Amino acid sequence: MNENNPSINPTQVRVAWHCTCFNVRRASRTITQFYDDIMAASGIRATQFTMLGAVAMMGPASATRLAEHLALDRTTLTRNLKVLADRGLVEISPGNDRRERVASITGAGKAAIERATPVWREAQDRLVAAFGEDRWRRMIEDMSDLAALTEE
Amino acid sequence: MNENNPSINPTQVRVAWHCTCFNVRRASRTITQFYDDIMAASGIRATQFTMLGAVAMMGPASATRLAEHLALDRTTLTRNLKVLADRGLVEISPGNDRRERVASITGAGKAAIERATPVWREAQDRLVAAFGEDRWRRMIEDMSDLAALTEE
DNA sequence: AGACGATTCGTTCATATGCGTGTATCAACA
DNA sequence: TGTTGATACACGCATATGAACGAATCGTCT
Repeated sequence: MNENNPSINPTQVRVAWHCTCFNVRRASRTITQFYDDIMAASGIRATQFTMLGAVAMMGPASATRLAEHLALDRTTLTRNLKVLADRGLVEISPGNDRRERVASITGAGKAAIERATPVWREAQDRLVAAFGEDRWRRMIEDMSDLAALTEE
Repeated sequence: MNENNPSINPTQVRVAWHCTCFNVRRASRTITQFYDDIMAASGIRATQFTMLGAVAMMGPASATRLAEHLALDRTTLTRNLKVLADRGLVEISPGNDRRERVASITGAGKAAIERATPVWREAQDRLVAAFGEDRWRRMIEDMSDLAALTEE
């Protein structure tokens, strides 16, 4: 293999390439890039598109509730939301429970979703077409089940 | 659904939950957490385990070569390596080509791999057992193919 | 030898991710 | 009514991720 480093055994090679965590993270990187490249013109990244959609869907919702919904750490969600709030796409306001801070979509946020949805769909369609629709559908279910399995 | 926000149509709901990028990122988060929780005692995270394995496998290798190997941005890889270098697990030294800086595994790095491998295996085995071996194997292939498909 | 395009890298900026700690608020109970 | 455990959050620390810009080096061609 590599005459500079003869001490590596084949077992280690198998470990590296069969690691579920490595595989899912690598796929996460390349797929995110794939979506972001296509969606770049809209000014909305794939991750932000997801966040906007969640806020729009769940109405005024607390950080904790949104975080649970997305299987995302609460503090991560707060900071991701702040990026969108700074751009005026979502609004953060105090809730009835004064501990809570609820997020809601703004007019600009709705407009951003409208603007980004066609390019998101283009990315999604391209990927599904290249991968095969049946296989893709199966894999989405696999990934969803795997997330549910490893959550908590 | 949500009487506070009647304007969301069902299409947006489908968009949010069928997005490949969202699904793979969510799985990436929960699976990384699953591995990290089990591997915590070893002091090596799943991502770092992967990096160490790659350096050990590929011998003294340049940042660019390692990055291509892992489908990782070059600058990201450099910084991830630095964390390991600061802990003495890998060594960064100038290559023959004076533009290059090559990384190689150290004795402490090998020891860390030895120490972390059993707990990594425990995480991997638990996940495979819970998900089903045949289904798991199929999904690893799917994720690998999908990464290849979306790379570049 | 000198010029020039290509390669390899470092640095800075911005986002994404989770943990630990501390604070404010709430709800329920003595 | 005061105490107390639980809940919701902000902030700081550390890692993970990629883009843009620029510097150093290499190989080649004149």
